[in-house]
Amino acid sequence: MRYKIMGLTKSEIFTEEQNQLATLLKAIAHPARIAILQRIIISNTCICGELVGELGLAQATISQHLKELKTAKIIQGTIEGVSVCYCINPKTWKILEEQLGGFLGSYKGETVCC
Amino acid sequence: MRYKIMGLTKSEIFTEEQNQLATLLKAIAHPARIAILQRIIISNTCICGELVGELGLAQATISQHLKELKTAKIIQGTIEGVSVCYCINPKTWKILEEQLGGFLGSYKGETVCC
DNA sequence: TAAAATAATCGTAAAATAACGATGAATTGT
DNA sequence: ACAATTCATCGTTATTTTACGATTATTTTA
Repeated sequence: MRYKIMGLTKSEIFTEEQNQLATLLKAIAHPARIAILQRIIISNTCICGELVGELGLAQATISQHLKELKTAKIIQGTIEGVSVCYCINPKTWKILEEQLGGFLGSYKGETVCC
Repeated sequence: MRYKIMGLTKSEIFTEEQNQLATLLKAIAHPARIAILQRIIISNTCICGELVGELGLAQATISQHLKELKTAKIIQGTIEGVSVCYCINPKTWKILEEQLGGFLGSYKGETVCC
């Protein structure tokens, strides 16, 4: 029996830029991941264990959030002995700033209708 | 029998700003909704039916995306006869620009680690 | 008043997301 | 070598998201 494709984003009908921006935003669009990124930016270094103490989430959950940010290339990490150091991926951050800046800036607030 | 709360974002452990920004980003973080917003910005007016022809999605799907954008107060709409006119909500757009600008701008790209 | 047009809503299905306990792998210290 | 530490991964569960057909509500137009 053939099934319909439901619950699946039809990314093939959108532009590369639309898909890329959506993917990046999706990766950031969670309070825990925003908190994690803020923490990384402030300390300019970050160990998973510290976050477990600071945020009120289980270690497995935080590790999962970090993985998502890493998959989206928003952060990058290297192993430092027994712990792992994560930091912002400058390239992706720049792409995000540019893409988002262009998108948000395209609205000039003329408010002709409504 | 008592169930554990799973698959539910624990928004109570985050700040108001973190939750607000996450909610706004989530509403935008879909290629269809990005496309819809771009279309609204360009024409500075927008009728659902036109989008149905332009994007390759069903009318019900687009109506649902529009509803999400409206719920997040990113767009606002008024009934114009038989069709509906949606446009950007300037206030929310401004909040988004400010919050996001502050967030993205807080990273200066020093890259000490990794 | 009836037909057409248009968008919202309902119901449903499939997939993704968020969370956590348990377990596993790797490294450091003893 | 063995224990402790630390993070990743697995398995599971509940909820949310994405999509669409069908139906409904409303408003024009004929």
